[in-house]
Amino acid sequence: MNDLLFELLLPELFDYATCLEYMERSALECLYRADSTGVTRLFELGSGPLLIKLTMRDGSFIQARLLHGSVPGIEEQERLARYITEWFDLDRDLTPFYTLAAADPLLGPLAVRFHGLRIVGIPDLFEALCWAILGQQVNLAFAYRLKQRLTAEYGRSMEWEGHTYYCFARPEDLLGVSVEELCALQLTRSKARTILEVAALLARGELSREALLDMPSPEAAEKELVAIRGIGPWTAQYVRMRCLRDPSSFPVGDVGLQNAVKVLTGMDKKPTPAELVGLSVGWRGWEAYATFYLWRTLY
DNA sequence: CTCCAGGATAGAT
DNA sequence: ATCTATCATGGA
Repeated sequence: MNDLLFELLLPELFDYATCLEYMERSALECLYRADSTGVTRLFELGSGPLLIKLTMRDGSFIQARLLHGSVPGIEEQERLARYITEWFDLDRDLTPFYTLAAADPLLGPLAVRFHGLRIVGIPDLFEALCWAILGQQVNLAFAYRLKQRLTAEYGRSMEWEGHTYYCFARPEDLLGVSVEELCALQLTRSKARTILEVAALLARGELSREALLDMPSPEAAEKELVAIRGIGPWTAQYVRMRCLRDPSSFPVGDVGLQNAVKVLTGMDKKPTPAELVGLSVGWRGWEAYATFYLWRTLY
C-alpha cells in the first residue's frame, strides 16, 4: 500500500533535507524513522492506526502517503495535516530570524550552515512533557532509552516491512500505573511521579495544550506548568519551545545550549544563564530558534 | 572512583 | 528573592 493522501505546500526558508538530517541524528529515536527519503511515523488520530510516510515533491510540497492502515476520512486527514504543520513549524515566517541572524556573529554562520532548518516540534503535549521530564539531568542517549522503554511498555506498535513503528503512550494508558512500575524502567522516583501526575491532569482535562495556548501569554503558560511538582523552568521552557511553539522561549539553564555557546565562542567555561541573556539581546523574539540552531551544532 | 549529562526541590540565608 | 545541599541514574 502506498496511497497519496494529500500534499502540503512548503513555505519559503524551509529545507526538508536539512530537517531530515536533524531527525536522523539519533538512531535511538523510537517515535519515527527518518532517512534521506523521508520520515515514517505511526499515528493514532481517530479510527485506527495509520502508518504515514512524508516525502518531498519538487522541493516545494510535502506528500503524506499511507503505508498501512485504512484510508482515513477527511476530518482525520485534516488532523494529520495540522499535526504535520505543527511538527515542522510550516506556518512560521522565518524571515525576521534570518535577518537578525545575518547580523549576529554567533548565529550568522549557523543560519548559513543549517539554512531552512525548522524547529522540529512535539505537537502532542503529553509526549512533549514526558520527553522533557525524561531528559532532565541525564545524557540524551539515556533519555532516548527511557522513552523507548516507556513507549514499548505503554504505547502501541505496528510491524511493517521489517521495522517496528511505535506510538507514544496516551495519558489514559498510564492511569493505573504505579511509581514502582515506572521506576522498574530506570526512571527516578521524581520522573515517575511527575509523569504520572501529568498523565492524570491531562486525562482529567485539567491540563491541555489548547488551554495553555489560550492563556494570556507564554509566560503565563510556563507559570502554570511550573506549578506542577517536578516541572521546573527548564522543562516548562522546553515545552513552550517545542510544543506550544513560542519562538521567544529561551531555556537558559540548558546545559547543551551552554556547551554550544562555550564551544562556538571559545569561552574557557560554560556561560551562566545571565551571560546567555546578555548574548541574546539581538535575538529578541527568536530565542527558541537561536537555541535550536545552537543545539544543532552539538551533533 | 570522579565527573558530567538538553534539572528540580526543600531548606537556609 | 537568591544560594546550596541533595537526589538520582547511566556513560565516559
